[in-house]
Amino acid sequence: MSEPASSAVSALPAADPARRSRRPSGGAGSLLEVAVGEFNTRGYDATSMEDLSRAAGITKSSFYHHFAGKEALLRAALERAVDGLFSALDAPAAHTGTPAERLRAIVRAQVVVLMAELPYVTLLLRVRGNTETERWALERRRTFDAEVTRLVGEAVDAGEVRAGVDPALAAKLLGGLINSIVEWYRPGRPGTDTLPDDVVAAAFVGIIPAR
Amino acid sequence: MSEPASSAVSALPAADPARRSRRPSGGAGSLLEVAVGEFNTRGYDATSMEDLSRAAGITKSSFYHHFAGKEALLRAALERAVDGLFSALDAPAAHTGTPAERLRAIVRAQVVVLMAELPYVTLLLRVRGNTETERWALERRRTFDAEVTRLVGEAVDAGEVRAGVDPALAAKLLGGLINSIVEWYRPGRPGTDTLPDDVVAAAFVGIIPAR
DNA sequence: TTTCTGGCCGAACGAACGGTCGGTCGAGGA
DNA sequence: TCCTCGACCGACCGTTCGTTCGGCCAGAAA
Repeated sequence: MSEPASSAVSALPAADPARRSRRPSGGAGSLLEVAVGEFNTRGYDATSMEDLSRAAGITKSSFYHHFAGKEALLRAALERAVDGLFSALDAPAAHTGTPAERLRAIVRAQVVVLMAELPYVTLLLRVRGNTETERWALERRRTFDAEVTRLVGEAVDAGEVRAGVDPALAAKLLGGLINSIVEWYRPGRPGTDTLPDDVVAAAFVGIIPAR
Repeated sequence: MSEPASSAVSALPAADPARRSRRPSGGAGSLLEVAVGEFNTRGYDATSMEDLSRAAGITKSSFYHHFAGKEALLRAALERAVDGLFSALDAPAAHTGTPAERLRAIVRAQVVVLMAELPYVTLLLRVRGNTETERWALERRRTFDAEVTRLVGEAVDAGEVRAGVDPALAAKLLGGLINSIVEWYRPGRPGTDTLPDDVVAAAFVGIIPAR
């Protein structure tokens, strides 16, 4: 029973072919989904394990059968968000064309990931660094942001951008613009399909461009 | 566990014989400042009253001499932030000129307030709505955002803005751009004095405007 | 059938929480 | 000198926290 606590819990929601476990809870993946939802509405620290188990329809102790603890839950969620974020950098379009074209592609991809993985990215953007897990997530975010900053610098150096743009400032404002979407975007609302391109336009020609 | 007061242990007075001279904590205002700082680094829920009193240099019970409780502390901080925010709407420049000019003035003023009241605004932007106090703050923010949305709509109707701009979306992105400043801005760093105008430019001509 | 096992549960643990209480202390006014 | 009063403190309260433990139960394996 005593698991080595060194390694975090289950890495991924493993593919589960035609398995028939007719049990109430839908497995670790579904529990994670429920937990992240609660974390996002109440905040991580304000959410108790009892809140989580109530939302999942099982008892507190049952929750510990699937996850080593509250922080393991957070870790699993943050890993998913970080993986999604970095996948925006790995896309082919992020490596072809001029710096400005690549930047456009990355901005767009980041918005798409944010929309697809909304709850997980939301959680990631709210970590404060209280635990080792949170500090790890913060450090991954910094790495991502540094990459974007580097690309903005390339676009400036290539003369593709209006003079006087500070790459560090532009990257921060760009990140802020994109990340703020989690505060109001909800799937299925009108305007969802055009949002990525709208954000790209806002970043490159302005949120409120003059006529 | 009742210990007789006449116990011969008497390790009590030896600790602070000469210390007992005028130990000011700086008053309620200074305590609020300290508390908001702790709230922002750790998060409100993750900050205990003992954390606060340790940071302030007094005991937990002394803290209750100045504030009714943890939530009263939060309330005082949020009121200061909300007052600052709305002062950006009350400035004379927010009521003169075309809609786009007024919008420019408000954006700029909002950035100035955010920089001046950084810790308080930071706290306001992280409120989740767990208590009545937090819900009040959320509602004030919504009122403010609605006002900005209305003004963007006016600018669009006046034909001052490129066609195809959705006022609701623009207002949300605008707010996101401005509010994200609290994530990285720290007073006294280079670029501080040009930041308000840089943000205005980013909103109206783009964060990464083409050459 | 019996055994094993994964999912689940009720009860309880020690620790930490926000908050209360009955005071002590020192400066200032009468 | 005595008294008041605001700032401060140590000890403690009841509650809730994350976590643990022993055991129940149904289906798969033997």
